[in-house]
Amino acid sequence: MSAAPVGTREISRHAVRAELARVAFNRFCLTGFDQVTFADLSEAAGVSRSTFLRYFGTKEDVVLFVFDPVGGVITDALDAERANQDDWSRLRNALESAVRFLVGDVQQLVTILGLIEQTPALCARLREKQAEWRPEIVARLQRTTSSTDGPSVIATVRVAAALEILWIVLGQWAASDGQEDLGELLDAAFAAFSTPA
Amino acid sequence: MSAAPVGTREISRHAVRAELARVAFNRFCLTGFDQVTFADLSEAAGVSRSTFLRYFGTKEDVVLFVFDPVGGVITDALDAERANQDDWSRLRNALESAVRFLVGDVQQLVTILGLIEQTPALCARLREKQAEWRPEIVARLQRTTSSTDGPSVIATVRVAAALEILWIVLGQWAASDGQEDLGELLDAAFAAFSTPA
DNA sequence: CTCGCGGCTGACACTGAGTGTCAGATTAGG
DNA sequence: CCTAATCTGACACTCAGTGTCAGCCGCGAG
Repeated sequence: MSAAPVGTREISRHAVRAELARVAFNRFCLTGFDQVTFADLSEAAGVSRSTFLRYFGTKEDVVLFVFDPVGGVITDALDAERANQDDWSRLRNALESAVRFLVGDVQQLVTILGLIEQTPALCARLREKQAEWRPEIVARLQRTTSSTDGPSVIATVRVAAALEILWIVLGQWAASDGQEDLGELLDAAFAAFSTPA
Repeated sequence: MSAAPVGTREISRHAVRAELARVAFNRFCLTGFDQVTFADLSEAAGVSRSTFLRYFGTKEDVVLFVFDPVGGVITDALDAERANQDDWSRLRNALESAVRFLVGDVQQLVTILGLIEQTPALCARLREKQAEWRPEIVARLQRTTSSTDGPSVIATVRVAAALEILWIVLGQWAASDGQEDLGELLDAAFAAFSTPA
């Protein structure tokens, strides 16, 4: 899932990254994403602008890098499942793995989702990440069901729909301050494909 | 659908905009979207950088403004339909209206889609537009079916899925140089929700 | 015809994101 | 302890996007 962080250097880098993100996140919530500049962030974190930019290529990544492992979580979950289920069940369970991974600190996630929702640039970048995950997820979904002749439109559509559900459900959940049960929300969302109406 | 262009000023502005976009589009296809600057575009079009920027707020809009009416087309189509159909049929037909609107010049659309596909910034911005359309589409879909207590998760998921289908189908169609039949492609995509597997 | 008025244009200045370079400090590892 | 790789801050640069300002052009009123 994550690359082996066996080097001293890697550990240090990872820790610094986390600290910079923590400081920056407070600023974003306080002032608003667009109003904060890299100069502000680097000053607040006590490093130079150059250094800050070296840890995060873009301002969006300062917030969204926490979602990077989600693609891997989903593909791994798809592989680990019993293959004798239908596509929708497998996708639903894979998404449940994803939300379980994300819900470490409930309050933290709610805040991040709120910040994302009210910042178009963050929404856009998040959707971009999602689009990067899609081909691999489609491949894993198909590997066990049908066969090997390129991604089928059916599978692509199902994966795209499932990923849409992920954000819709997370948005709904964040709107309730993390009160609602994510499993039930997933079920309610997937009902869109089984209810006749 | 489109605002009344009754002023001579509006007509002029619209025409200039189209011409600027035409010139710019050639540059993008020739050199690549990211490699072309506003300075290049304005020089090629024979206007100042300031003027060019006044016609298009962002570089992405130079390419994507042609998609602006699509949201309206979809909502209008949804309204115009007989309401005694199921959600999927209504969405499928609305999407067919959208693609009929887009397929004016086949070669033009194929080229644009190719440019978008290989330019992450354009993909991102297009998805942003799509997200703007969604709430209104959800409202129109629900107005006739169920009732009035806020957007249901079911409807939201279905609309999101349908919009995903739009781009998946257009991508597929562009990959075949506009040979495949868009109606059949839509049917094949929507089959993802009716096929049991 | 001409005068003024509103909008369009180009020139310019400015902020901020993101890239690249370079010299010096730091640290890993032999 | 020594060396080589890496990290850091400082700086310069390009380009997107915003805002301002003065001049121009067309258009209607007098």
